[in-house]
Amino acid sequence: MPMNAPAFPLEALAPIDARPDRDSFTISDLCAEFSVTPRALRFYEDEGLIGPERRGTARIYSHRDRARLAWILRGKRVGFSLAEIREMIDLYDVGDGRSTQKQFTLERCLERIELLENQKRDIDAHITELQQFVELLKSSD
Amino acid sequence: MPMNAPAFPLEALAPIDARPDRDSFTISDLCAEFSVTPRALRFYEDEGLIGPERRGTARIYSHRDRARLAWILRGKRVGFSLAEIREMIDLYDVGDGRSTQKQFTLERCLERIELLENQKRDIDAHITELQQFVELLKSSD
DNA sequence: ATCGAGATTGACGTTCACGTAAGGGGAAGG
DNA sequence: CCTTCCCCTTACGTGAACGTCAATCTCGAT
Repeated sequence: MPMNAPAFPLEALAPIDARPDRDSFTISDLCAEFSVTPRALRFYEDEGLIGPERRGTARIYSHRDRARLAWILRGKRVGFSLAEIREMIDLYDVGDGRSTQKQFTLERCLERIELLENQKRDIDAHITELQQFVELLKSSD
Repeated sequence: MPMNAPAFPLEALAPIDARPDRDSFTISDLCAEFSVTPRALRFYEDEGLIGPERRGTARIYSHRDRARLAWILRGKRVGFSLAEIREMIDLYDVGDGRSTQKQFTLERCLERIELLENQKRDIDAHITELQQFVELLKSSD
């Protein structure tokens, strides 16, 4: 959230609907849908987070690319850096690896889950604190 | 979260225990307790997030300062920028303001609460997705 | 008196996640 | 053919949040 942070950078994102109407998406399609800039998508590509096909030089995003983008953005919203997100993507991609690799992947996943649950606790604490303050404001008329 | 992000930047932080043994804290006391650097604390001070007393030139942190620091750090962990955190601190500090001000503050608080609840939804989605992947890993022996 | 540990203030450097020109290609419409 | 529009790449700039020296200062202990 650093960067050019607006007052309220996070918005609700529906669990992503399928869009069977379309077969592929342009960069501006996805930019419009997810409220990101082309620059951001190209940056994610440079960082190895996503790899759309090309028609000539133009990027063509598949449904899978679109879903992955949604996943990336949600990862960002819950506070992961792009490096961390790529790492997680890589974990997913070694699903066919050796057993020791799989064990490693599994442990990382469990760590992440614990991390996220700690974060939920932080958020709950913040929420209750804000709610108490709201009550205080309401009562002091 | 940016900056020199380690693999797992977030750690559980107990709801902060009172520490009635101490009467005040030095900068390195708080640094050790909260795992931050002196540079960070001085930076927060430059940004107006905290304002400890001085004994000569040295900073003396009170219990209130310590609690505020804990609050700041939790704010960071849930994804707020320092500017946003300071804004919230300012909101708390105008509890004696006029009615219109109070109304404004109240709306901002409610917005923030909604924001945090959206974030909780994102986190839940992420968790369930990771758990599904864990199950997949476990089952593919 | 001095010595080292820990405090201070600048001031410049760094990383992340893009923003922002600057310049150019290709298709479509008038 | 020229303009418009959308796409591309290259490259330098930027804001947030510190890191990292460097040069003091100060205070308790030897």
